[in-house]
Amino acid sequence: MSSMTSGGDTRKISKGRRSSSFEKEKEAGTGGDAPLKKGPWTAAEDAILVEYVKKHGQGNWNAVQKHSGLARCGKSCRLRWANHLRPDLKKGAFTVEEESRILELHARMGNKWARMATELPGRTDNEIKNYWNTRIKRMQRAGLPIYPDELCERLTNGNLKSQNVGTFTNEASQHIDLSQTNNFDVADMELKNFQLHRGISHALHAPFVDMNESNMFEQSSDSSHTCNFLFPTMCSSKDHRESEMSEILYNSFDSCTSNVVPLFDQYYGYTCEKISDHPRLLFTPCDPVVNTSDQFNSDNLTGSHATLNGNASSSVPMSEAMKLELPSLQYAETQDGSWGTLTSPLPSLESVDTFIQSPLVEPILSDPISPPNSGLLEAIVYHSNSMKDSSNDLLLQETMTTVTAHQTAKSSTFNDLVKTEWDELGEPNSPLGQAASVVTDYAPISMCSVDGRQSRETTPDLDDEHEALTHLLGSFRKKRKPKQIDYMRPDALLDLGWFGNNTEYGSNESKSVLKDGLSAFIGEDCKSPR
DNA sequence: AAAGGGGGCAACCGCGGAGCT
DNA sequence: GAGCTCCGCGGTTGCCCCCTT
Repeated sequence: MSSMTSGGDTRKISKGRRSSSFEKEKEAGTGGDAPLKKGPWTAAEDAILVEYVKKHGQGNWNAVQKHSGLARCGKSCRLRWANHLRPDLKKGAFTVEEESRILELHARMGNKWARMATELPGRTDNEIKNYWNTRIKRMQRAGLPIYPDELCERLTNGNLKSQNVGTFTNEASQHIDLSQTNNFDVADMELKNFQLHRGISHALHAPFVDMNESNMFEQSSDSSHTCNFLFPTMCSSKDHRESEMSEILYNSFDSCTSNVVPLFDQYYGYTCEKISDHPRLLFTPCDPVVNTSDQFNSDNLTGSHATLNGNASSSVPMSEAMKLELPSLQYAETQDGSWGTLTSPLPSLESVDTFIQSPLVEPILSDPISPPNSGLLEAIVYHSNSMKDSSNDLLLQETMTTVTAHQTAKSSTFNDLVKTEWDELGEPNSPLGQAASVVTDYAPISMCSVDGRQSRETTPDLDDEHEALTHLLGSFRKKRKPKQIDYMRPDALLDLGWFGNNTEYGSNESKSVLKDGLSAFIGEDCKSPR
C-alpha cells in the first residue's frame, strides 16, 4: 500500500475526485457564504485546517468553516484531519506485522474498521478499509481464503483469548448461566464470529470427521465445552422460546456424542434473531447432509462460496459484528454459476455477500520455492497461484505434504472417490472438485477438537475408513439429487441421522426430546404429528 | 509509443447513535 | 417522547497512476 498522504501527496491532491467548479478555487479560504467545496484538498486548505486544530483542538468540525473561512463542511474537515493531517499518523505501507494484525482483527471484528484502527496505532479506518478491500479483491482473484490457516489455528486455539475474548475461555464457557447470557459482549461475538467461519469450514467435512469416529465431542475430554461455548449466543436472544430450545438442544447434545455437534457448532455464532428469521438456515448451510444423508443440491450450496474455490464460507445471515461483510465480489463468483444451479437462494441474498471465507487451504508448506518476500499478502497470493497452476494430482500431492500421512491417505482416498463421482456425472466444474480439496485441505482442522487436540489418536484402519468413505459416497450418490428434506420437520431432521444412530439419540425417548426441541425452535406450525 | 484496463486511494454519501433542547 | 444537531462509521465512488498488451 502506498503511503498515506498528509496533504503532501501531490498526485492525489491533484487528481481531483469529483472535480467540480470548485476546483477553480485555488484559494483555500473561500468560506463565508460560498458554497462548500468538495473534492481533493489543497495544501492551502490543509494548512488552514491544521492551524485551526492547533488553535481550537479537534471536534466541533462544523465550526471550522465559520472560524477559519474554510469552504469545507465539517465532515470533510474531520475526515481530512483524521485521515491525513493528524500528526500521529503512520506513513508508509503496512508492515507484515500490521497486515497480520489486520487479518487477526478482521477475523475477530469483521468490517469494524474504526475499531480495528484503534488497535493499529497510526493507521486510519479508511486506510485499513482500503487495504482490506484491496486484499479481498486480490484474494478473490487468487481464489484464496481470506484468513491464513495459521491464523485460523491460532484463533481457534485461543491465542486471542487474552486479548479480547477472555470470556470465552473454556473455563468460563463451562459455566455460562443462561440467564446472564444477554451480557456477552461484542468481543465475544467476534471470536464466535471467527469460530463460525471455522465452523462453516468444518461443515463440508464434518461428516468425514464423524465417519472417522472422531467427532468433536469425542475428541474433547469435556464435550460440553463445545456446547457451552456456543450456546450463549443462542440464549442471548430475547426470544424465550429460543432459549428453551437452546436448553433442550443443549441437554440433548450434552448427553451424547454425535456428529451433530460440528453441525450445530457452526450456527451458534449466529444471532438468534437471524436464526429465527430463517429457521431453515439453521440446518442448511452446514450440510452434513450434503455428504451423509442427503441433498447435494443447490439449495444447500447456495451460500457456500467455499466450494467454489476450496474455501468454506457461508451465507447465513449474521448481524453486526457477526457479519464479515465482503464486497460483492464473492457473490459474483457464485453467480457465475460454474457449477450447481443456485435455484433457491437463501432468504436473504444480502446475506450471501456477507460471509467471508474461512481459511481452508493449508499454509504454504509444500512449496519449496519461497514466494517473493513482499509481505504476508503476497505470500498468500503467491501460494494461490501455485495452487491454481497445479493439476488435481498435484493438489493432492501438495495436500499430502501438509497433513499427516494417515490423514492424507484418507483425504486422497476421498478425493479419488469424489473426483470419480463427478467425472461420472460429467460435471465440468464440479463443486466436489472443490469440495474434495476442501476436505483434504481441512482434514487437519477437522481432526482437531475445539481445544486443538488431535482427534486421530484412536485411528480406525484405513481399510475401514476407505470402506466408510465408499459407503458415504454411495449414500451421497443415492441421495443428493432429487430428494428434498423438509428441514422444517423435526422428524425429518431426526431421520437424517444427524444425531447419530449409535448414540443416546437412538432411543425413542431422546428422539422425542430432541424432536420437541426442534419443533419448539422451528415452530409449532411445522411440527409434525407424532 | 499508444491504448486500455485494473489497482490504489482519497473523499463523498447515507445512515445511525449520542447528546441536547 | 420528539426533533434537531453533531459526530462517527461503513460503503461507495471517481480519478490518477502504472502495468500490460
